[in-house]
Amino acid sequence: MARLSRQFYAGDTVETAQNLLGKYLVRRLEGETLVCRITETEAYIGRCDKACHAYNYRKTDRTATLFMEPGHAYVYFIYGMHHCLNFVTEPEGEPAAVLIRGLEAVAGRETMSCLRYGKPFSELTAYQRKNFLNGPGKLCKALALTRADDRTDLTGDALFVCDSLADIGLPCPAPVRETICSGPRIGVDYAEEARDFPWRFWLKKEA
DNA sequence: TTCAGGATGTACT
DNA sequence: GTACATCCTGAAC
Repeated sequence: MARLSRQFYAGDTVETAQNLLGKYLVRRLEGETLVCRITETEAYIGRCDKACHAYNYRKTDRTATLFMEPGHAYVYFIYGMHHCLNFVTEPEGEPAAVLIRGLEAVAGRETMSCLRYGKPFSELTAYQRKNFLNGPGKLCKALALTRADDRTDLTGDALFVCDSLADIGLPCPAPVRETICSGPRIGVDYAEEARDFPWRFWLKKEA
């Protein structure tokens, strides 16, 4: 199965956050394959970013994941009830990552709906369908990602990213014209000057 | 449609 | 004890 190599994650975090948009996240769960398109990301860089858990190279049991080789998953627990998925970037020893904030379901939608709401997609309200995977806590619930998945190697089989649906044997949809938008990150108002860094990126369909 | 408020547990001071 | 890279509900408009 073709997938993004460790090299893809090794470069600049802000560039990697943009490069991940439009790629496909693949999650293998008990024999089933869940596939989603990545639509929204944020960059976090410990070297210079007060919003990053590992700002100024602060290393604890939790943040040690960020210092690993690029191409690992950093999954942490927040607000007492949610998990967030990140991909570790930059060379080993540089704590940095891309947070995955938004996805579109491509395959396995029914399973994701049951994981998130405990019922099939057809029984969801319009509001629930519209807000299915548009937040970091939501997509972790739908993909059954928890701290047990922290440090997962993205070059393995359980969780990885690929360029094209053809890489995993699925038909490719017709291309859609989209542009990359950027703006300040969400929920980092405490981070002083770093709160205004335009390190949030998302895809917007052209009219 | 937007908005305020509460739920909840872990990491770190 | 405090803060937190969030989400849901219910009420007002």
